[in-house]
Amino acid sequence: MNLKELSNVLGLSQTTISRALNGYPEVSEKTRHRVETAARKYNYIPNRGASTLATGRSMTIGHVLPEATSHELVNPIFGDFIAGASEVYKSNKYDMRFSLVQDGEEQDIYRSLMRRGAVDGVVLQAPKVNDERIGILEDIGLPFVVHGRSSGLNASYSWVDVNNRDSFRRATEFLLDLGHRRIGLINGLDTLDFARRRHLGYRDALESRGFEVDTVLVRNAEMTEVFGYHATKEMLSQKIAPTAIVSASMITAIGVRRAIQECGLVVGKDVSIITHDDDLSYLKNGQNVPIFTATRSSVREAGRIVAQMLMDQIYNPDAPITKKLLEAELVVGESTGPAPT
Amino acid sequence: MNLKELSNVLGLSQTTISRALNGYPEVSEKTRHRVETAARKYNYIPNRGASTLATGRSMTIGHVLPEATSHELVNPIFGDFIAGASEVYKSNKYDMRFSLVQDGEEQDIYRSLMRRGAVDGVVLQAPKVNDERIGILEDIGLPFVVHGRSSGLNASYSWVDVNNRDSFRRATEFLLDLGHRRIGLINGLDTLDFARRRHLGYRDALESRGFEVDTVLVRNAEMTEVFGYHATKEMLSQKIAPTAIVSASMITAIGVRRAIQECGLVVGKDVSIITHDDDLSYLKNGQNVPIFTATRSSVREAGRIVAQMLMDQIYNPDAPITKKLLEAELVVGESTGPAPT
DNA sequence: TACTAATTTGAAACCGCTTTGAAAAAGGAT
DNA sequence: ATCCTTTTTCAAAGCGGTTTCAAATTAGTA
Repeated sequence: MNLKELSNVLGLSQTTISRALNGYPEVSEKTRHRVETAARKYNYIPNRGASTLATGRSMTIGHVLPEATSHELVNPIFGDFIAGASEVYKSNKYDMRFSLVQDGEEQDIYRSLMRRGAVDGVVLQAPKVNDERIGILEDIGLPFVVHGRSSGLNASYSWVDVNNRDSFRRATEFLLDLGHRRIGLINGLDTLDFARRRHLGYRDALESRGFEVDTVLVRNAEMTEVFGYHATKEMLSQKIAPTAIVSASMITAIGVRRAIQECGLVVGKDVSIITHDDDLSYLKNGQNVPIFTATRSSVREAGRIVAQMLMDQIYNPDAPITKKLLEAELVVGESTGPAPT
Repeated sequence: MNLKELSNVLGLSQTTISRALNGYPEVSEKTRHRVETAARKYNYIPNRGASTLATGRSMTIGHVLPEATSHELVNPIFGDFIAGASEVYKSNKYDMRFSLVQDGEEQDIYRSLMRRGAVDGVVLQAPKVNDERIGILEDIGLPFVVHGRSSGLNASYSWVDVNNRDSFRRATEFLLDLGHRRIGLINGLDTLDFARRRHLGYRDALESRGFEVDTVLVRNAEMTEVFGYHATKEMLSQKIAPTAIVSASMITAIGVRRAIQECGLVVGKDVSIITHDDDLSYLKNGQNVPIFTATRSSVREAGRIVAQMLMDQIYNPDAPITKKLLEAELVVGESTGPAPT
């Protein structure tokens, strides 16, 4: 049943029906009620393509995520992030369109995803250092917000990011204060912007105390459990093993813990762990007492903020660019303790 | 730049341009080349809503996921599942549209998501026992494939599912063969169909050996790490504690392990663990030797199969309904051993 | 060269909705 | 009852593509 058919059935014009269903005031309540009843009865559902075409608004947001920052990994924070974002979309009657993109095919994907009218705005996730996608999006001229930032670009764009540098500086200082001197960093892929910033924070802390970064104690890879495990195993097998490890995600931290335990060492006593915690719904960092000492920042909340920022940008295209830096909270759990003597 | 403007620039009709760009044969190669060059030069991108309207095909698949099987949880397997699905979509030039749905608002979401023309098909995830969404989708008359099944419906619909009952029966038998007699089951929410089937498999194994299910040893909740931890803690504090635990996901199994270790017990010696393993990209079950003995089935592969099945159904609407039951593989790791005496 | 067949191109209808500008109906005041 | 407002309703023109059917061009043949 389409609009024309419904208008025949009701003996009303398409105009009136359209207005009645979209809440316009110039329709009498009696008519509106009659139309709504009939629409339900005949199961009339307006065609989306048609209204998009007519209004110019698609009521859709595009999300673009590199499928594989290197090859086959899906980001585990992804689910919670879009759950947060979609709360906001839903209350604005927006839907979301979603693309996994492989390295190198950005151009094509953006062209096809952004076929005019497909989306009203885009969220960019997992930005790399010097991320070329930002330039592409600016050229296309579509509203967009980045979850994270991209170092090395002088472009001005909207973003929401955690203060990664500062939180990793604080995390590292926390360990230094506990007397740790050899501190490992198990980080994400160093092409990713957040990993770069975290490394800087780690370095800041060490250097401000007069220590140097030992590159043997810094590892970059996709943040899997297995990576955390192997990196830790290797570090612990060195002549002078680290007494503490800073980890970039709960998932890797779990691998770190497994490696430590497998060496017969005790977490928080022989080796301390401090990790970033995205506060994932299925992987809470304990309940009352955190399992891991952590820098915590809810990625779900970040999703909400990004989405709201994008909605604002769509409703008010002339408003100035906004940026938001979230501070992570340092929560002390049971995975850290004084450096062993 | 739209089609009309481009046609003016080129001095060709819209018809010819449309044909040239969509690969129709009745256009000379010379013209096609001229059109393609100009399209690139003027950055012409066809409007999606318009082509959807004209062709009747949206080239979009809808994914609907209960945001909260109870309240706030995002499924951790979600990312890998859609990564698999989107591989298939991409090669078919399909996009995906995505909705998180809260309990009770199915009707509305489906009505709005499925506004005629919004999607050509739908994937239903995380079906419940007696899931009403299947009936709704059948009424709407849109192609759909279910990832999982829904017990209690006599409807015939396309689905792809793991043989949950059988794999949990085998897992439980494996433990029984090792001499375990008190075996706990830490399962997903019992409203979810897969959890129901897994419970049946667990029961099958026990009863076929003449044992009864002790309801104290069966827990259902959202599959978080914290749930695995608490459930295990509670079970281990009983007078006759279980010597083995069957877990429904890697994430809960990690919580189970944490609880066991915290009690000063050794996994695979004092208490065995066997878990289902969805083979998530960021949470591989070890590398060469599995960490956990597990029933393994790749959810990413399931995503591919579901998507392909849906594509087939869209291309060939009259083909008979297809169903596919995947068998999980039982991999033996280091988390199981003979029952302690 | 003339005529027919095959290849290219184009005009116009259509997809289903929104929205403008005009007309009809209803309500109020005198 | 008449005239002027205000409220409701409608016809028609887009929105930007695709596709049908006819026209124009080119190639092929006698």
